[in-house]
Amino acid sequence: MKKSEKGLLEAKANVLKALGHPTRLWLAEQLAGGEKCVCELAEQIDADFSTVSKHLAVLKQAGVVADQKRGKQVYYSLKVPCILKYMPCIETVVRTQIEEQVHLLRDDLPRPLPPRR
Amino acid sequence: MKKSEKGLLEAKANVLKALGHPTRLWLAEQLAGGEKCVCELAEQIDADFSTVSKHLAVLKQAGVVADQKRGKQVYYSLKVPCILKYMPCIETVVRTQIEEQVHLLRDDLPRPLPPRR
DNA sequence: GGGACATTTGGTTTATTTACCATATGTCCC
DNA sequence: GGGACATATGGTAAATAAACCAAATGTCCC
Repeated sequence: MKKSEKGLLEAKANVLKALGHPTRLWLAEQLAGGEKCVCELAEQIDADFSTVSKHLAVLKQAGVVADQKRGKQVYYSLKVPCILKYMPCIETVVRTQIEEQVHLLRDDLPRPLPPRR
Repeated sequence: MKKSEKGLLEAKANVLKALGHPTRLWLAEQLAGGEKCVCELAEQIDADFSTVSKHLAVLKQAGVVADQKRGKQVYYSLKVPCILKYMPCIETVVRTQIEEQVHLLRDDLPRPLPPRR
């Protein structure tokens, strides 16, 4: 593999990794409806203020969100909204996975005997 | 947030996290062209055999790939190919990010003086 | 059964990530 | 300048992930 390809691969993985945390994914989804300040985001979620700030910093470093300071507040917004268009596909993955696990349960586990007549 | 929403969020983040590692993303991309055995994948990349196997296990656990044993070999394939359709968007994120950094360099760093006449 | 091969699993060490707390920075308004 | 507010940053402990090696498993063929 060429060095440039490797670099691109790492950069792409970095974006996916940034989204690969429940809190950060939630933050990104919140921003789908338009920019929000840190305060709005932090108060909706059960986490320390500084934790939210750090998660936003991770998203920013990955290029997923942009920040803009206005007055006392900092507003974050999605920089490349197409990112969320992907979610239905991710949900398909999740759904498929869950269905398979259900099948596993159904097929492999001993079930109670049917009632005797 | 409801418990079910939280669970879905975690599952989605888990899928993204699985793809958020250069080696695993590379593996997924390799499988875009159809199933491959572990040996084919491992020999192309500079990593221990067992490392590749473990990365594939992560992808499998997340529901991204499926495995099928045939003879001595295990073949992996993409379970939900739409996942890779997302890459152009991710690349946009990366490209945008790099461009901004270039601008930063251009605007903020001292440049050599123009040649004197 | 035994040997060769493909893959997985277990164990260990090291690096990275996370959450929380305390403290710093920057902005507004008096 | 000083106080109140919004956010970021630094430090630290605990949890998680990564790579590598060695050993186990499963399959084929003799």
